[in-house]
Amino acid sequence: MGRRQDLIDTALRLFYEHGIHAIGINQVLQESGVAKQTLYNHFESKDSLVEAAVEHRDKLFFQWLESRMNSRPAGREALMEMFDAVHDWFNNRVPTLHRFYGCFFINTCGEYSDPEHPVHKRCAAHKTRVFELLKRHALEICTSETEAEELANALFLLKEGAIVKAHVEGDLDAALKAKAIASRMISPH
Amino acid sequence: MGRRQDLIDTALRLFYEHGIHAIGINQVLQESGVAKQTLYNHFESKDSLVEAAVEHRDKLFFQWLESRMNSRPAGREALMEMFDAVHDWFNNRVPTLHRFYGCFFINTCGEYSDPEHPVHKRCAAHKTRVFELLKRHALEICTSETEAEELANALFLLKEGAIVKAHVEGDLDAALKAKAIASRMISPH
DNA sequence: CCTGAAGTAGACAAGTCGGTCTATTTTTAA
DNA sequence: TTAAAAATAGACCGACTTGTCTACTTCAGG
Repeated sequence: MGRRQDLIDTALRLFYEHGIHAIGINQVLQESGVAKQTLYNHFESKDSLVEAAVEHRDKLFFQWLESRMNSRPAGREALMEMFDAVHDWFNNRVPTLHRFYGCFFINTCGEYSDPEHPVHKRCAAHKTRVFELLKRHALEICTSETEAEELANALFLLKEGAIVKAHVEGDLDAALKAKAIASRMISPH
Repeated sequence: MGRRQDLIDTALRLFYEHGIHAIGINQVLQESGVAKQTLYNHFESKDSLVEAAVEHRDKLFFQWLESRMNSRPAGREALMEMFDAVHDWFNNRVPTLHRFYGCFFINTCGEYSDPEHPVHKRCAAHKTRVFELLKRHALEICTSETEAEELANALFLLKEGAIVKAHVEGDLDAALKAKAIASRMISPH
């Protein structure tokens, strides 16, 4: 597996559960069983490890979501599948993503508020990537670019809102409620 | 004003901008010009100051939002006003709420993931309070309790989504886009 | 004027922070 | 087999963490 990846995995798990500033480098080392010097051979600072963890989470999450959506026909069905996917995530049925503690990127931006900070930028890039994924599927069922953009935006907001509601209020059905709203928006009766 | 409130104001400002675990008690003391012993006369620990800060932000934010919505006729117009209000917030036109760094309660739950932690609970209570405010207005324009609940929920998700998009991606028009979607949902054409 | 409460400055404690360094052992490849 | 590379344990650094303690000052009310 490699020590570098051990460090990233452990750091991500701890950062995600407790927040980044609450976790010290020594705790990452202890729980990963890696020596301190080894960490500083692979990363030049804690911040650099943080960046790697965010990048890893981006890959992890995006690939999971994309493959879930690709398991259904492009367009409406794939977009609906997104809500089922995050519903599984909220209810801890996706081991790859660890236990659900809200969105790691939202949480991280709460600790790195400066939009010019590299960590914040990576979080923003992740969200933009997910948005583009939605838009790609929205284009399948919309008659214009702007209409697809608007639909993707609506679904995106519903999804982000559901993540927040699930985490802050502990509403484990938030994704299903969001799906019901989205469903009405896509196929107007 | 009172030293206690000075401490809460300063702590809230710093916590909101940088996150709670990134701010030390000494920085709060220095920027508020209060002596350390005075802090520990009013609060038994940092955590207790954190709770007070969250509680203060709850009052500050809720009273502001409620008064903005009350400035318009109950029901549809008040609900639309909510989006204009948060739009002003995103664009730093509400000095009371400080510069916009996302939602303090969402950010704070990112640092206190345990739903049983008193700080997390207070954040959840805030969100629930806002939801009830929306529901009260939704009842004005809905024909049933469940319909109102669903409308309030949809508007709530859109609002939370907009907060996230505005903060993480720096989309300063997120509130207006959410409003447009909400508008279509309230008065179906 | 005096007393008591409230606030101040700052030393101090015990521990943690990110990070460097050394010395040793393990692993890998030629 | 041997030499280089990688990883190890752990001491060490200065700065910072929350929180306590002491001694001094400010201020308000009777």
